[in-house]
This record gives sequence, C-alpha cells and structure tokens, in this order.
Amino acid sequence: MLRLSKRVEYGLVALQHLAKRGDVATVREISDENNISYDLLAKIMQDLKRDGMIYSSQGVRGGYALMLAPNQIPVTRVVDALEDQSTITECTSDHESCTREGACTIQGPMHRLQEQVERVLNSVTIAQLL
Amino acid sequence: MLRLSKRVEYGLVALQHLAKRGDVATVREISDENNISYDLLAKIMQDLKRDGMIYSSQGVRGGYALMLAPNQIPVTRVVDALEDQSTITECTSDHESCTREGACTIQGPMHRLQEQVERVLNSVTIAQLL
DNA sequence: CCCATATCGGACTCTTTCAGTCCTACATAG
DNA sequence: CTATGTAGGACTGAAAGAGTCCGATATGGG
Ligand code: SF4
Ligand code: SF4
Repeated sequence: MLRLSKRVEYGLVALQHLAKRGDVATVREISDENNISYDLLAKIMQDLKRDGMIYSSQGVRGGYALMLAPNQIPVTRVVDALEDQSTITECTSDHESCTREGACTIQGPMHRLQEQVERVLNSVTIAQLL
Repeated sequence: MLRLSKRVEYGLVALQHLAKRGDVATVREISDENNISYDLLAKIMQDLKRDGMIYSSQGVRGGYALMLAPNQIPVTRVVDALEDQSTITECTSDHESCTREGACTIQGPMHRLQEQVERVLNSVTIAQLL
C-alpha cells in the first residue's frame, strides 16, 4: 500500500499541536480543534507517551506535553512508535521475516531502498510541520 | 502501513528476470524459478502489460518481454502500475480525496514528503536490480 | 485442421489490517 | 469527594491483501 496510517497522520497533527502550544494540552482539546475522533486519538497519545517523546499528567488540569524539542522528533520516530509494520518490506524489518528470504533476488536492492526512505523520513521533524 | 505490496515485489522480481533474460519468458518459467504463485504472478504480468512496460505474445512459444530498456523503468512506474494506493496519504493522490482536507494542518508537509519519496523511488530502476 | 501452450480476465475465498467505538479502572487538583 | 483527566483492554465493521479457480481466447506447429 505504501501509505501512512491515519494513526501516524493524527499523531503528527497532535505533536504539531503540542509544539505550537508549548504547554500541556488535553486529548479533548486536540481532538476538538482538529476534528479527530477522541477515542482514537487517546490511544495514539498513549502510544506516543510509551515511546517517551511526550509525557502525561493525569487528573484535573492534566494532559500531554512534549518531552523533546520539536526539531528533535523526526517523522521516523513517530512512525515507529505508532506503526507495527514501518518498513518497505518484511525482510528489511528486524522483528519480522519473510518465507522467501534466501530465494529472493531483490533483497539487496530493497535494503538500499529502505535506507533511502528512512533518510527522507529522518530529515523531516515536527519543527518542519510548523 | 508504509509497506510495498507483494504484488510490487513480485513484479520487480519478474521484471528483473525479464531483464536478465533479454528474451521472451513465460509466466510459468518466472514463477517456477522464483517460487512465486503462478496464478498470482499471471495477474501481475497482465497489469504490467496494460501499463505498457512489457508486451505479450499469446499461444505456443509466447510469453512476456520488456518493451523498454531496464534503466528506463523506474520503481515508481512499477508501483503505480500494480498498486491502487501508491501515495503516502490520500490527499497527495490525484484520484482520491480525504474528508479532512481543508481542516488538516499537515497537508503541506505531507505533499513535500510525498515528493521526496517519489524522488527516491524514481532514482531506482530495474537496471539497478541486476 | 487440431491440439498443446500461452495469455486474458472475472469471480471468489480467506486472512489480516485499519479505523473507530465502548466501557471500566485509576490518578489527582481543588 | 468529585469533576476532570489519562490508562488500557475488548470489540466491531469495513477494507485491503494474498492467493485460488475456472472458463475464454489466441497461436504456432504437426
Ligand atoms: S525477501 Fe523478497 S519477498 Fe521477502 S520481503 Fe524481502 S523482498 Fe519481499
Ligand atoms: S488531508 Fe490530512 S488527514 Fe487527510 S490525507 Fe491529507 S494529511 Fe491525511
């Protein structure tokens, strides 16, 4: 499919929101202002927190905020945090394996492609989304 | 998901095979030598033909062969021929549209990302797979 | 003229992934 | 102690992916 999941898109929007805000923001605030499903975004935020790029505080006046500077968060990291299958093929992933491996004649080129795609995704950070 | 479909991978393998051969090859030959499902590959070859990068001859001693030089077939073209959704997001596709368009705050950056990914996929051709 | 060999193309199944929802539990400031 | 948050599991429905099956059509060679 070669397509980013909605989870990643929403994650990027949310991180952009946090970056613009500079302060703690609630899921409700982000989901309302950006027309994103509250429940869905709530899950995404939890995943982003698990990764460590944002932190959370529970209870009244709680919410989420960035842990890092916007230019310290490349898109790659967001993709990795929100997507299980973030590689161009199975064989270029380290937690997957393809049954065709060994017989396949395009593994080399695929690895090289993967590298280049990662380079692109690494060169863009949340700071570029502002 | 950000992953190439098996259809694309098999298509690349088949094109690589045709390039190495330089002559007409049957689907059976390609599927056998590369451990790819015959039926599945047959469909893929039809799509590649429809695109115009290969031609076919039916009947006895028939098969498929390249229409273009290997370095004239970039990966992008193969992806476009074999995959409906070949873009990073819906809004960067020209035959799709996203309901969030207009409200979305990351459309610009996504378009720029799309361009860069295309540049990468365009820089690699079948000639690089040999 | 026939037949073996190919491509052509539609329909179909099974599995996985995706997007989104729902509901309960837990933490905490005021 | 309560309103306002996050935490997290389970669940649904729709869509995409991979692969199969079968009948039709074209064609070179005996
Ligand atoms: S080994 Fe070949 S078929 Fe398997 S994932 Fe890598 S490229 Fe794709
Ligand atoms: S408009 Fe926003 S949400 Fe819709 S596809 Fe483009 S980036 Fe994704």
